[in-house]
Amino acid sequence: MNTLRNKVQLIGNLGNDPEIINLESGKTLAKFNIATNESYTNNKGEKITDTQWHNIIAWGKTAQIIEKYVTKGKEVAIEGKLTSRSYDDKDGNKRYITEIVCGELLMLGK
Amino acid sequence: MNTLRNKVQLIGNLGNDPEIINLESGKTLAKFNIATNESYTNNKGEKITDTQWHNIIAWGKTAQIIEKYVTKGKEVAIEGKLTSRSYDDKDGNKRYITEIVCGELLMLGK
Amino acid sequence: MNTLRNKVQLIGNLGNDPEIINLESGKTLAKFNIATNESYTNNKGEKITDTQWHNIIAWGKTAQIIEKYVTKGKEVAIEGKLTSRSYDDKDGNKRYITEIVCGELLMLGK
Amino acid sequence: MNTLRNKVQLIGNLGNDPEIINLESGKTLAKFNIATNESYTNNKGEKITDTQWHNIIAWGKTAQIIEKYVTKGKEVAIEGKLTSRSYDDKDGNKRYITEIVCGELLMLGK
DNA sequence: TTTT
DNA sequence: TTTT
Repeated sequence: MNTLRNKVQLIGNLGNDPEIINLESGKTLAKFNIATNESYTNNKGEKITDTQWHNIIAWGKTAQIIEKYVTKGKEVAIEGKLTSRSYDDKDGNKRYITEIVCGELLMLGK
Repeated sequence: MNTLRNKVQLIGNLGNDPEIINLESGKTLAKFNIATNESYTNNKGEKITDTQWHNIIAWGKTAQIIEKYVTKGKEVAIEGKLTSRSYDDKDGNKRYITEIVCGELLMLGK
Repeated sequence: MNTLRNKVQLIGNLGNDPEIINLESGKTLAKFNIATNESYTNNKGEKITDTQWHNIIAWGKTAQIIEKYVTKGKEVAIEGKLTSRSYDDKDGNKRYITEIVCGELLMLGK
Repeated sequence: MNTLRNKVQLIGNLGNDPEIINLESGKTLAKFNIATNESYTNNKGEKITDTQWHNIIAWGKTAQIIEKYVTKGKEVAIEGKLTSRSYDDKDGNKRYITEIVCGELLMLGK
């Protein structure tokens, strides 16, 4: 995966166990989300924690590594590409979703 | 801006002139979007171009540099953080938007 | 520190306790090294571990955080700039050294 | 090339035409260097330009793209790994060299 | 809505 | 040795 033009790097913890989907085509897809936490002190001297949640998907070999080793709560570093797509929900409304297609994953913290 | 846990890097072209908003607080906000283009040959031998559009916002000093130097069509490299937030649209529906808060920007290609 | 043109990112373990130098100017300097380990299987089916050692220096606030929290063996993520400089050794020979000037550091693995 | 633990990203200009070496093994090797320029105003109000030179090598497919398209003076973005190795010079002295093994390259600025 |  |  060439990510020189479009690269996302996250270090955070999984919010759920990965969902593994074996497609009819024989491909494996993994889906999970990651929280990135940032702490800072605002201008009133209060300590603020800002948590961002990110939707991650992975294909093929990366998905298989995720299936084997990655579980809820684990700290990981991931790298991938930022993608957006639209779909129609069950009421026929157009919905947009942003996902990170993960090309590399690293387990942290032993 | 500390981006070790949450970092986005994009190299692409602006799709519009930046919108500059001078807030009552005295802060400056810049908004624009960037296309990242990826070309590849699919398994039928067809050449495919996949274009992703990204919403960018920048604050303060970065916004002022953007106001001065950055215009529609320019190629730039940016670095920032991936953020999502929700808002209520005019029909009262909850909407979600993903934006990149840009902390660094580099003009490319003269 | 603007690193859009010159950026190094390492995730690895410290090989030594940081050396802290308080300069006459009042500035603090921290020096240490980091090992990055990569494992792979070569074309003879042998498992190879390649370890690279990197010289890291940090200034000011980053150096003070290092002094407080970072010790030998810890796993860290760092970001900085790649720099090279020459100096004359005690025999009068010109020597070259490559260092990473660390601008951000993150403790990993709890 | 997995670069999550050891990643260098540079945006700069080539100082020379790439040297292309076709090894007996059939592999292609490309060697060149890149300047990264940083301008800033020091605390005496003087404008300083700091130029860092980086040794780049690339193998295989990346080397072939470099051979075809990349020449002295061009602006490129590259990503790779930071490596150091030693060798004995013609006087029998141990010398150290730091190189970036380039895994991805992008031509910038048309 | 950009660019090559 | 590049470039702006």
